Amino acid sequence: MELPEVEVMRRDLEKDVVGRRVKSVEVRPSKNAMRVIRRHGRRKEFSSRLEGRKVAKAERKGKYLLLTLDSGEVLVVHFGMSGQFIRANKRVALPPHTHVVITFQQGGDLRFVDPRTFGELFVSAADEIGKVKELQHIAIDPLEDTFTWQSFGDLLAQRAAKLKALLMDQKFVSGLGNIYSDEVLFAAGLRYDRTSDALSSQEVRRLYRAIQEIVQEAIRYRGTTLDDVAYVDLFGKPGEYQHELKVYGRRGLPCRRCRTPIDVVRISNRSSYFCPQCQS
DNA sequence: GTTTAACCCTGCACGC
DNA sequence: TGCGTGCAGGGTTAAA
Repeated sequence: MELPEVEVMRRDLEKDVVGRRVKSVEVRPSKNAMRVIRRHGRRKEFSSRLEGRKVAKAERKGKYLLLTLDSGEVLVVHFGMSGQFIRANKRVALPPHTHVVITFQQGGDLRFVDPRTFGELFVSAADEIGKVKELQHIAIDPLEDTFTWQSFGDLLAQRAAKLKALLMDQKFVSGLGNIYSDEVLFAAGLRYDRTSDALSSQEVRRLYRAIQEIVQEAIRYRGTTLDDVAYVDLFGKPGEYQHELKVYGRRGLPCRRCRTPIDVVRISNRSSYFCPQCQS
């Protein structure tokens, strides 16, 4: 799950979960459920900090979701590759790989489901949240006002790394993963292996605009749902951006702009899709 | 400083 | 049909 999917989830939670009070929390008996709450030694140490608390705020930092409680504590959520939140109720059977079930006083529940268990949930004390390492190093968010093309250009000039790796680096710019970084590079007309400090100011501008456009478009389409581990929104509904993808997953298919077959390379064990004609 | 490989998991598509 | 292999949108770490 990348920025657009996390943001869609955040908005859904803001509408449907913020304001509800937690009645009970069940961390499922499986070993993997403990893996998901790996920072807490015991199930109870996790659940008791949520029980009786009201969800006050739903925020996002990069690919992390922060649910602030009326106690001031924060439920930090990272979805990893296959994590998801699903709203349901006790009459609906728990799907496989459900690790945590949060039941609300007003009825209904919120389930954290994650087959690959790269996702994580943990509760942080109010005064500790600033010290959480993973959150501290998260770079500027493309949706923030402070993300300007000038500041972005400075950052690019300070590094000499390949664009694909840099776009995926959460310490450089937050929220982009493998799908959207490929889409951004296509929209900018830049190859994955271009070096960041060797871009013209026009190219910097194109890259900057592409990031904003792709992220905003993907949110508007409510995220990308591929058939692998399918992302769905809070209510189980898939996104629509997969129909808009220009390069990701389209190996050998004609480029939507120039008809040249889309090519793919492997960079540090991840696929990068690009159009050899449109990107240079 | 930058890049690579390996690792953490499960499930699915694919080829033999 | 069954089985092994590779691959999947996350991130970290050590080593080159």
